[in-house]
Amino acid sequence: MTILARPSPLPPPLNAATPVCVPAGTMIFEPGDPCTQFYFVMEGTIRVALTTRTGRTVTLYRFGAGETCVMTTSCLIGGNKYGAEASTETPVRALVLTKSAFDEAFAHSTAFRQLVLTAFSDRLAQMMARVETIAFTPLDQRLAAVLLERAPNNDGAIRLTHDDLAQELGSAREVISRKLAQWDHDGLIMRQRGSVIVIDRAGLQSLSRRDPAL
Amino acid sequence: MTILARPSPLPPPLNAATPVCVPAGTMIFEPGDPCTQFYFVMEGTIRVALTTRTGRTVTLYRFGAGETCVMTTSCLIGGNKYGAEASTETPVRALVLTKSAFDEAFAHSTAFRQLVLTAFSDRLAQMMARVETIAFTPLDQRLAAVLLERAPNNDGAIRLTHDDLAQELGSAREVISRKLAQWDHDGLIMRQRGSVIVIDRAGLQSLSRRDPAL
DNA sequence: GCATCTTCGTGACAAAGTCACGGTGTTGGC
DNA sequence: GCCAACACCGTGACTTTGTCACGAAGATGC
Repeated sequence: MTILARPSPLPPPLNAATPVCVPAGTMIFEPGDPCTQFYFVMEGTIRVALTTRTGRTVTLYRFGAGETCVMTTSCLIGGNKYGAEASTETPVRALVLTKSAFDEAFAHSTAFRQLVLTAFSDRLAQMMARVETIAFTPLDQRLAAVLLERAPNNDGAIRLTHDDLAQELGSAREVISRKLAQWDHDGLIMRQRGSVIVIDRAGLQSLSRRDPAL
Repeated sequence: MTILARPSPLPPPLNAATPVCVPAGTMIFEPGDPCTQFYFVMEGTIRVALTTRTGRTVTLYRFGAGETCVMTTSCLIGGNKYGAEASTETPVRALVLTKSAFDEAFAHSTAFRQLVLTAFSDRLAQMMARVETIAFTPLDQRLAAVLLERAPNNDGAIRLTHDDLAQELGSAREVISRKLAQWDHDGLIMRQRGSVIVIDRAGLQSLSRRDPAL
């Protein structure tokens, strides 16, 4: 999934926003944090995830260039605290608005409101789709889909540990390890310490698309 | 979960909305339907759910008196079609706004905007919580929670089939049947054709609350 | 009173998650 | 270079959950 900056001009309030740069792997917010700022990403990606007390984690969504964080929008509008955690996956360049600047812009700029609300709307739909996927889609398909999504077209190397993949899908490391071992044996992928190499793209695609009882 | 009508006065546009009454079990919208109306429920509850091609179903959320349907709001704002299905669980009395009346009200009434957006915000948070629950919470706990939620305090009778419960939780009928058989044997509940009777509320509560490895 | 439908029980199996343990590469002192 | 600490992965044994197939009982309508 490559996200490109939208070429459309930014609505007025964002032109006046302060640009910031954040290195990769930085925690942006955690559950319980108060919400004081609004972000508009220019470059890079941020991952929003949930973690249970038992330490299990699942990715809720990620957002990148030209996108905003709905969890932030939601908290700003509702006045509540963060209920998930977010961290940068790559170096991120973003525009930042204070809460008051956000309120001001949201109340008066139609373009800004449109920007924020469509993001809100899109993400809610995506969230519902995620519920369906997690509830009903077999792990093979979800794992195959993630591998394809993350694999660059050329050499197919993905720098993610089995644990990373498990956290992406809300599964367990052992389960991922076993699937990958099987796929390695079947010639679909190759395993290396800290990374997976996609060999048979078409094979994974047929796995990921397989409609459960069409 | 008893939902009471909020006593606060309705924002202007809703005073002018047309009231409608819908019998129980009516389909409100289905996936693919265009979104042409906005609902504000005065009485009764509506359930929004997802169904796969294989026929498995899971409840996304329900809304009742004083609430609005976020999926509708999302579609109205984003201009896309419905991605889930909704039907009345009880007779419903609601106020209806056309799309244009909604747009008009949303653009000009701060109170209406606030009403819609806080609902939006609340539901998004709830949706994320749902992802976590489905991904990580064991079925016993979720089932126990549903039984408690649905059981009136006095006689504890719940008029739901095992299949209904499975669809509520996104599980399978057989699984629910087995859990209930076990709990019946343990004296927590009693089974009857088409209904479940809660016997030991405290027992179910301790099941539903049990923190996985606190 | 009989066909039909809904609801539920059950056994056998597959998929996924849990727990416990050990093995092997990597890294950073010393 | 050597060793301890750590991250990453493999694996067996087990539990939970989902799937498939079938049949038995209650309900309903004619």
